[in-house]
Amino acid sequence: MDAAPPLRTGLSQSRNVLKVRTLADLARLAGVSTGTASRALSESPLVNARTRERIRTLARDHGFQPNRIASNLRSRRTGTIGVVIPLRHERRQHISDPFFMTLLGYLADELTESGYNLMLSRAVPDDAPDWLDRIAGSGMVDGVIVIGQSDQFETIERVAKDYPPLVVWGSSRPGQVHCAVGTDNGTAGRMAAERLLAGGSTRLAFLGETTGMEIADRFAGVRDAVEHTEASCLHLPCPMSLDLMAEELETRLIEHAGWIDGIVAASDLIAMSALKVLDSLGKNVPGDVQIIGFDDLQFAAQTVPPLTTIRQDIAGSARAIITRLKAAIGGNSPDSLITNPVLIERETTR
Amino acid sequence: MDAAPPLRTGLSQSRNVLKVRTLADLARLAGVSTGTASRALSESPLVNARTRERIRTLARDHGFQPNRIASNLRSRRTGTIGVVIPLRHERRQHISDPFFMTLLGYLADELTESGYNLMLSRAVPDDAPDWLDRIAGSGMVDGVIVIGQSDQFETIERVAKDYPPLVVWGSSRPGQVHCAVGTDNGTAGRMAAERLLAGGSTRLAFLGETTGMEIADRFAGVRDAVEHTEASCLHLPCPMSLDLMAEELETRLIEHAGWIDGIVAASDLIAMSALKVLDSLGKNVPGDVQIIGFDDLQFAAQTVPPLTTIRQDIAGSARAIITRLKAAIGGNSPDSLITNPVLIERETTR
DNA sequence: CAAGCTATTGCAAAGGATTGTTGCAAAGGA
DNA sequence: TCCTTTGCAACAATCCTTTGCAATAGCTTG
Repeated sequence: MDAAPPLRTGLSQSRNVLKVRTLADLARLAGVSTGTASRALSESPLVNARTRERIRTLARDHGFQPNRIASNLRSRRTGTIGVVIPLRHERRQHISDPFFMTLLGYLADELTESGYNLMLSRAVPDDAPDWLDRIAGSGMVDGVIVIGQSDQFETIERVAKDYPPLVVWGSSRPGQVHCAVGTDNGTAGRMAAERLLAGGSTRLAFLGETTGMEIADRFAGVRDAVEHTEASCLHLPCPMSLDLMAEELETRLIEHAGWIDGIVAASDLIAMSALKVLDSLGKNVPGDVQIIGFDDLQFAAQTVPPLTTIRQDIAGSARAIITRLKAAIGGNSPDSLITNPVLIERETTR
Repeated sequence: MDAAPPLRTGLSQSRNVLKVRTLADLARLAGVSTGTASRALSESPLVNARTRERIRTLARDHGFQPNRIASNLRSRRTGTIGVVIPLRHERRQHISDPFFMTLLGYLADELTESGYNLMLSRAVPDDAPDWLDRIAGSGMVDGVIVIGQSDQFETIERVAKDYPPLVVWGSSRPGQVHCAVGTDNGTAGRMAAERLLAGGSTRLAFLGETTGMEIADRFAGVRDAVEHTEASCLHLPCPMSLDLMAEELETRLIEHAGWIDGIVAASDLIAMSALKVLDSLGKNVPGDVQIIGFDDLQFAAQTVPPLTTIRQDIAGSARAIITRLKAAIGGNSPDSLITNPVLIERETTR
């Protein structure tokens, strides 16, 4: 009689620890239904505390985790936020820009704290005009953050019209549909220029490419400040990405170095490069030329001499973005935010 | 008889463009089954070319995209790679370290080109010992990349044992299970120290925290090089993250500045800060003190003076990581890769 | 003209979890 | 004692695609 154990037992107990792959396995093991197991794992008060603990212990012991994909499908929530950086193709840019990376870091921190995952996408709008639709409509994310409008304002507006959970790092235009968080770049540019003028510079140069809205606004601010003075301002376009920037900047700067006595750089990185070129030309900073950078990234305080710059509150902006995104996911329509830039005085101005 | 059209027609055509949300909607519209619609959208040769085009046009016109979550569930592939950065809690570190960010940028580029999404996670092992199990076992990713072993070698080994699609940026130990791609940090440290010795320095300092394996290896290399010479080497621990590093570094460096005549920094960022502190102390670089950095990040060429540093081939490593990960996903067991560091001579050595 | 192919398409079963509804007991109240 | 609450679980219906297999139709060939 005890020679042959029942077949079922033989199978299911053939290994002491049999692999628990699905909720159904776990439920069977615990002698409950999958529904109960599911609720137990999600701390639902609908299941008895003792049952719940028993199931959770079982899950832990077997290293079971419910399949998140199936969970996402059923609950129609993914707990994931998409972060997209639109890049320009012709420049073969990649996403290593330190400002973006810093912002991304803070976003990742904030999202993690809120229990969200972060799906990073690098979009090249020139190659795929539907770059944003693709990520918004995929069902893979609960919301989308776009870092930098670049020249994609129209696309973003179009998508935002019927995809609410979308927040953008960048400029706001009156009447725009999408929610944006960004610095008042016009004012920022003006502040920088005015500081240079105050320090006695009259022959300014703006270093940076004005294709994206943000930088264009900064440049406009600079022109504004110079407008009714006897000073003048030169525009030296140069890419944001360091590997391309370095030599282009060097060439252009050397060409105009005799004339320039004040520089507004579109980013701290550009300012840092300018600092180095001027040093190699034997120019004294801030004696011969003043420089103001942009962003106040961490390394701005570590250059020689330490960089005067216009600070954007990156950490605060990241928080603001997440707050707004959560509101939007919750069905609200958050307002855009325009933060005030702050001039950080260090030693490249006099 | 023709007075009342069939109810069905009345409903389904009540709006000319009715929203196509699911494959079933699309199929109904096209008059085919969902299976066929699915195959049409995925370019299956099993469906007639004309039918396929008709369905695809319909999908395009209605802005339809198949739900990726459902697709993932059914096909058991997500097309997503998880990238995890283990952080140390006590330091309240965040992921803005420029080396990580640069590597992340390249990984994002490579993954995008391969049609993968990138899910970024910031893990704090001190808070959650199952940080890696959680992401590997969630079913949300087809593979995992860990950036930096930190002090989590054991955990990584444990998970790698039954989760093959895992590649790590970091050191390799003989006999380890997991596939790692990284620089030969020992040799790198030795190279740096030898260069300083060759330049006439004898009182070296190593700047950086040696908690993580990678940095510890570099330091070991430095000690190695110094071992049989009359030179000696001091260890000044300082955090990697710039906001914490700056003042700690300043304090320690000022304290020992009289003695030190050569510095190996654990990162370019540390080297840059050291450069600034030494400048403020009136020390000449490389005259009084030589400095060698680590990584050769882009900004290393833009410091004043430009930084001599040990290059790690970040772009190449990113490619190597992805290649290996794809191999692992394909069922192979890729070998680890140890790349050779290269000394980049600039102007902080003599 | 029947039989056999081939090219398409439809059918229906996964894939694994969530959740509204229903059912059953035990407990409490009249 | 009977009826109403409560508390706990089970049931079964989704969520939306993918995909193996069956079925059909149209052609070719003997």
